[in-house]
Amino acid sequence: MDASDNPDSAKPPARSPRAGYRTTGPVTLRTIAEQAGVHPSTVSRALKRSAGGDETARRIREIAAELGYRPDAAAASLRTRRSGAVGVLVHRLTDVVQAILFEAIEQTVLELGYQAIVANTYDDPDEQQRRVELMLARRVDGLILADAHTDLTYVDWVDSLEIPFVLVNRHAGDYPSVTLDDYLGGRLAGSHLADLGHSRIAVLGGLPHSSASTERAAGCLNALRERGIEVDDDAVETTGLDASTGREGMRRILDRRPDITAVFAVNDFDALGAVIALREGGREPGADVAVVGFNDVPVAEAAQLTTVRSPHATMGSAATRMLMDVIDGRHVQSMRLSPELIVRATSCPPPSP
Amino acid sequence: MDASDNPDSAKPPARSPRAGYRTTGPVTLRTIAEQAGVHPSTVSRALKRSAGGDETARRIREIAAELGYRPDAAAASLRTRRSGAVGVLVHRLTDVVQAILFEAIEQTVLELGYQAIVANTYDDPDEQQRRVELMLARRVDGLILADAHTDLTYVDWVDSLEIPFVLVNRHAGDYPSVTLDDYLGGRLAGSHLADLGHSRIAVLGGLPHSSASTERAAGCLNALRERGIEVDDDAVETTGLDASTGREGMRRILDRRPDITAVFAVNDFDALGAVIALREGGREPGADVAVVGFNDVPVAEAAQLTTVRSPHATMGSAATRMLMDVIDGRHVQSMRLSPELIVRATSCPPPSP
DNA sequence: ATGAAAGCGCTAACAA
DNA sequence: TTGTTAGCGCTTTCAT
Repeated sequence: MDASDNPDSAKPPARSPRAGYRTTGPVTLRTIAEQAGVHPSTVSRALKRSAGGDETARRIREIAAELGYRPDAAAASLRTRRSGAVGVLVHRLTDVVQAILFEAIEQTVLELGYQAIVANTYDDPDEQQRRVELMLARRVDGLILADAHTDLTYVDWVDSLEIPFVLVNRHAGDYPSVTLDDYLGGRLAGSHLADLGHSRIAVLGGLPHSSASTERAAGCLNALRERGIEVDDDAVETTGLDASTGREGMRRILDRRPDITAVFAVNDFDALGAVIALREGGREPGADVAVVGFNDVPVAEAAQLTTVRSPHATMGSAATRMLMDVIDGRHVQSMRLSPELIVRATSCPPPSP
Repeated sequence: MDASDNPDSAKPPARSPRAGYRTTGPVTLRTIAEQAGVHPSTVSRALKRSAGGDETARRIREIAAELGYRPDAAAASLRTRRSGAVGVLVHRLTDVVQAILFEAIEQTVLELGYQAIVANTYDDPDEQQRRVELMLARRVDGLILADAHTDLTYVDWVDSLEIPFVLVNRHAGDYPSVTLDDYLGGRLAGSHLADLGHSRIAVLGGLPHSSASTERAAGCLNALRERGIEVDDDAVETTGLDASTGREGMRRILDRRPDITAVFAVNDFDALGAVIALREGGREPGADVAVVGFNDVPVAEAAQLTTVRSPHATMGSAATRMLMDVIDGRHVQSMRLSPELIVRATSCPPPSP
């Protein structure tokens, strides 16, 4: 583990001759062609189909491997007009939901022989534009936007660029998208709380520009209304995506409405923040107050949080395949996946008076 | 929000003539040169220095903007042998620490006129190699590895590639790195628990191949030993990076050692998992049992978790600058940043017998 | 099946 | 300052 057995480790990177065939400089098709005594174009063809072929092809591939040949993506891209890369724009990767989405997208994209390039836009329109421009400069073959706003300025602009793209996680307009049925998810949460017998319910509503947030809240509110339960405006707060905003929002609601017996947060981190604020206020979630979150992020199970599960990995890979269809000019149709209610220990009936 | 006011939104991407100068096909330097009546190389030069210049340069930039010119990064890269991209390899982005690091790296890299490309390797050697190879195919100008293993196979191999690289978050061998002084951080945690009066302490030790995990645990153990406090092997568990592994590890320790009065976890999510396991075991963290985590991730404050703060954003941007130094052939020296103990509500003395 | 030749868009000599 | 020329490494006609 000490570096003393590795005396070269501190040396700065420097060009130096290597063993084997290699003499100097980078290995290109021409290098291989010279070694093999054939034309570069023959090497190109032999390397294209990675298996099979005749005697010559096999020899060429052997030499290429021996020399440590690495195809130059830039050169290929320049020639073919395809970069083999797709751009992914997310709100921000410190939001674990976006990170899960990206991991799924990356994996699917790799399976299909592409590479994924991700950019954080922080939901800021200037940053969205800047990052899309950079993606275009890299000549990505398509774009997956996880950061669409319900306001169409952004997505309409991307559409005008005439680059293939799909939306994921949030929908906007009727551009092709893969999303959860967030409205239904909100309904599941609202119905669950109503079934438990609650009637004084608080809502932590998330980001106003995100279809995911607004539809979850709307679904919950409508499901409650159908049961004759009204959620007053002073029991609703908009929040961000982390526990601190959820905690603060919950505190404000508790100040105004100490009588509430249940909370629905449109994402799990806000729900965890609410759990903390409730404990600070002397109430035990799952005993005195019911809490329902949304997403079923990894920490939710450990926290025993009732939540609405969203199949983020499935969404990511479905969006990737949909993008490939758009790239290939096939017809695509937006998908809405189904949410699932996961009941855990933070569910409880209202305390008996 | 409905698409009826946006009848074009559903149409598949298709080449179509646009307004203004543009006639057909993509806009290249030649297109602009023809419009301006100059040679393409003149356009290239005029566009390079984005401000100032004479009359001609100004006119050229105007035309470029009007035509919506987007430089082709692949073509420039092919010519200059520099891609303007740096590769970032992380354990996985769903680990919020890695996501924070990447956000900082991305931002710094953008300020310096580069673009960042990130890859999840899941700490798997095969994946590490595969993703580095893909980075090389993209001809990245340098690599930032956040997923180094203490076993040197991986980093030695990267070194043999003769591409500039630095390590961040974990160090290995004596390759240039920006890390926290994890050992000292562990000592802070251990000393804190000893100061509170604890002597029966459990440790959740993280990933064995990560210098960050092992040194944090070692620092804690050594600080305790110096005070005459031994941590028995049956009070130690290795864990992953999320709350569920922390919860399980804590449960196993509680089964064997119900007498422990304090826990140190080498990362906050394991600590949160421990908090949950303790509550399930009928003990209140911060009252019956002290819990100390590590990293000070965003949720830690909301959870009132005592922890050791690591300046991840600073680490990310320092590593980026260090990489630039390596790329430019300047001498660099590894950095170790200082941890800071953040005392919150999960700190408490042992219960009086 | 292989070779020859051209060219993707850009930049960096060099020349004027 | 501007134009000329050449070429980065690759793919893809076309001809053999």
